[in-house]
Amino acid sequence: MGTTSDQIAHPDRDELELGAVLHALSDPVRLKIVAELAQGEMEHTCGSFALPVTKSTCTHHFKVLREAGVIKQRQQGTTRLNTLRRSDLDARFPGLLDTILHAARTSAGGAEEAAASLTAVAGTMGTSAMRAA
Amino acid sequence: MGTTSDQIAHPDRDELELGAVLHALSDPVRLKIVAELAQGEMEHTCGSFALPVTKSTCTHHFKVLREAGVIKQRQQGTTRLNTLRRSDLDARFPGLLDTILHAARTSAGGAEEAAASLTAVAGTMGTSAMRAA
DNA sequence: CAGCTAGTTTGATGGTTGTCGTACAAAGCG
DNA sequence: CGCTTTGTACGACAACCATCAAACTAGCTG
Repeated sequence: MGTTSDQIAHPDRDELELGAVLHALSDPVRLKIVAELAQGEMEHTCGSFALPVTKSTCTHHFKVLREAGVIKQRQQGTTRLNTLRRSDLDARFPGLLDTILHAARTSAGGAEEAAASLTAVAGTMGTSAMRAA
Repeated sequence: MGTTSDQIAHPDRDELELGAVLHALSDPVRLKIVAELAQGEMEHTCGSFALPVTKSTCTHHFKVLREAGVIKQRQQGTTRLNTLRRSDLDARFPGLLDTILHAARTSAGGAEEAAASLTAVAGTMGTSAMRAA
């Protein structure tokens, strides 16, 4: 492992698999990560997410997302900066990310959100207004 | 159990969970089932699919799809008729099914389908966009 | 340098999943 | 009535997965 040029392994755009992406997004923790990553184009560190899991689990989830091609990870110092691979995803699976993100936004949380879901569907588009303060 | 009045259990429309749907669709066998089910609105028997698994596995996959709310199963004689719950899915997760189906169509099979993918993308877009009206 | 911070690696664990084979049940056909 | 067809139920099993704790690495900082 002496190679200092150790770039973290990311799948190529043509290598993206639908099954892997769907599986990556089927976990609530990972879906939350992606949802948070989707609002704003900036880079997020792993620690900037309020996830209900330990660091090791966090590492695992980010790895799954990265290997599925959903996110890109870039090392900077001790921190790892994560970005959504939106353009690659959109190029390969047009509309998939937005649709899932939208569905997650309108149906996340519990099961009694029917009313809120409806309003959200009708009113919210693209820009995220929900931010836990 | 043996109760003959056993209506097969299906989740209600408001009960559909995004994670469960994504997970159900993340398996290649199940994705193929759904894709085959999606072309034409008719009912398919379980045996009408050319699946590379045994009957028991088939039963399992159909059960997963049913419990995720993706398909509806109706008993008729010894056969079980399966239909896609397209309206329920569309109502709860607008565009999700079409987008995934489209992505599956353009990237399924092998890995060398770039040309077919391009044509399909150019031609069939439009249904998966968000509906504002 | 010592300590802190951010995150990985390893190993373990309990749960889930996809797969199968065999046994079973019900409907229909000879 | 028996046999075939269509599919389920029941274990069983290997693989995988999400999770954690503990040990570790590598930058940054006082």
